[in-house]
Amino acid sequence: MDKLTAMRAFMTVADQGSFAAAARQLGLSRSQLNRQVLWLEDHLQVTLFNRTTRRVSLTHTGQAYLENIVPLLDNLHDTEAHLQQGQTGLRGVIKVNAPMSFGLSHLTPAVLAFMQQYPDIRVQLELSDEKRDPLSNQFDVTLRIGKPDSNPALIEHDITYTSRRIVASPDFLTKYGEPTEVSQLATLPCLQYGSLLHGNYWDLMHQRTAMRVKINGVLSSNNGDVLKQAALQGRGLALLPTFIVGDAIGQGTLIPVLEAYQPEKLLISLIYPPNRHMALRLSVFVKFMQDAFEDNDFIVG
Amino acid sequence: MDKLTAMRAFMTVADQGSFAAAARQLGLSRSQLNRQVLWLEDHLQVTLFNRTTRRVSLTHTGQAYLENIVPLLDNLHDTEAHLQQGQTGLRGVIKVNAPMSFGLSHLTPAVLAFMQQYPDIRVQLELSDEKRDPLSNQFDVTLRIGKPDSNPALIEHDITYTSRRIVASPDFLTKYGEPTEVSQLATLPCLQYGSLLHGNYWDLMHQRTAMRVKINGVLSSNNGDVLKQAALQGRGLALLPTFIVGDAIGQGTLIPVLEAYQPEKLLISLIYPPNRHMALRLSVFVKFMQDAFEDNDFIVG
DNA sequence: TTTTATTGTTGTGTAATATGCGACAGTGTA
DNA sequence: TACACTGTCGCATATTACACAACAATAAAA
Repeated sequence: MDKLTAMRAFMTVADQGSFAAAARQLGLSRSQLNRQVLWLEDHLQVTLFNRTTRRVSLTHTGQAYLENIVPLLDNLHDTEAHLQQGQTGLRGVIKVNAPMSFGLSHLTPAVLAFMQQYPDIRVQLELSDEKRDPLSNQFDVTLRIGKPDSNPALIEHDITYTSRRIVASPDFLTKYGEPTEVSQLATLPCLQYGSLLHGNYWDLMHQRTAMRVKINGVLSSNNGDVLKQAALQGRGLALLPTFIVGDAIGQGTLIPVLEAYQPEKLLISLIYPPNRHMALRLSVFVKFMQDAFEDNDFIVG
Repeated sequence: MDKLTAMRAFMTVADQGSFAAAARQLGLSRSQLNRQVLWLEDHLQVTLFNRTTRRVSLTHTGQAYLENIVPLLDNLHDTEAHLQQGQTGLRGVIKVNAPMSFGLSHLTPAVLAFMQQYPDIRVQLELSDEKRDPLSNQFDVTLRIGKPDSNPALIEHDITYTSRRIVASPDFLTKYGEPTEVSQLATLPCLQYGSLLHGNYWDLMHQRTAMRVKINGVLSSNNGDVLKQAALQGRGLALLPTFIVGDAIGQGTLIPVLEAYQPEKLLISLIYPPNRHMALRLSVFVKFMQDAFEDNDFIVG
């Protein structure tokens, strides 16, 4: 027996002062209503109503019970309503996880625009370069750059891509001359993403075929902005995604070279748990981000 | 589906962090537990858990829901526990209805003694001479003097009786002489209970046969104490129950006369609705009152 | 006073559903 | 790689919720 149903039955009977009237109001038979209240009384080991065949009135105990549960059920109803509003309405919280560089430079302005359009949706943006488990950390969406380790338990939604370029400062090119062959990378100073331990090479594409090119790595970092600053100071050639160096390329402070040898584009995607009931604010967020990054390769100017 | 069951299922899964562990704790199968949580999610149109086949973690929404319903269910549990304690324990409220005279003179001291013995039981004593409906006014017990209109919907518990006497003050008897025959009542001034309109006679018993005797009613009242005061002042003969004039008889300020002609004794009884689950404090109260009034006819001294 | 309609309650048959079992694919561990 | 264990789903069955009808009690109407 559903206790909440029984409690609702009890409340309407108390309100109407009659089983028959309550049954009509609730749209079920008198017998069932009677049984529900009887079950409740048996369950509580308490008599809730004084019954005549003609009139029912609350017991002293019943009165106390009623006064206790009415605000309780109201609270429950409010909670659920609030929950559903957060689900179907454009309000609530979205917890986002994204890498540091991309988050600061590109995601933040997009999020600010999003918040302007949907003022009742709050965004909780956590930037970190460590890969976190999107499930156990209760993130609603996680932004990943490059193919993630495909997890079948997660939905992956590609929103845009970033290409990567080999760039150098004008000073550098004046000093060393613009390289024309990839073999020159083995001697020219190169700024490398990741650890030096993981190999001294770049994976490039030339005429749709992949190739691994030896480089002369002089500085490595797991942060692209570090390499960008080094490249701006003319310290070497850097292979960086356009979302980091796009603005510098647009302003001419960094010059792309060896454009026939570009590495694979990196997909930028949002991943999130497959929710049977997806909150509206989430799909709106995903759609908004897809539109915001629509097919510009972060090359500004 | 019982929503409360589903909520409890949800809570244990959230607590244990696993469906299987929660199933073991609740003592039912994983499938059913899964279905209950699924039903709850469908009902709320919300995803509560992020599931891997190996690990479950609360959704952002699920966390909010959990935080909302935990205190709610606690409150419900407390309410029911409190209710049951009031049912099985010696605490709570007893609402009593009794006639004015008897209530003031005899019930009140008994109730005070009762409260001393059961300090956690509160008594709400309403005195009134209008006959009230014991059901619709939420009285737990009603004290009635004389055979009530037997109502099959009510339980009647006789606790004692009161006999009635014809009394007069010594002054009166000195002035008019002590009557020896009931026929004298037709001329001597009589103080009558009830309305004069309802007949100018008393119903008496003589050698186990009922007889109706004509009287000379000079004052009538629906309050016995009024008649008692009049009798004390020597205004006439009064037919009054011993619970009103018992003390005066004991002190000798009122003298019973015509003792061979006594009216029927009046039963004093407690009536209350037939509760399928009778509160312990109620049966204790009834028992206490029965002991308190045990077989003394209110004649003091 | 009798009549009548309505009440709360109880038995009965049926439709709905709650539960356990077994199987499956996925997943962390040895 | 093997293995134990997880969450989920289909299936059979036991349980239960529900409406209908019948009953005695009762308040209002005639």
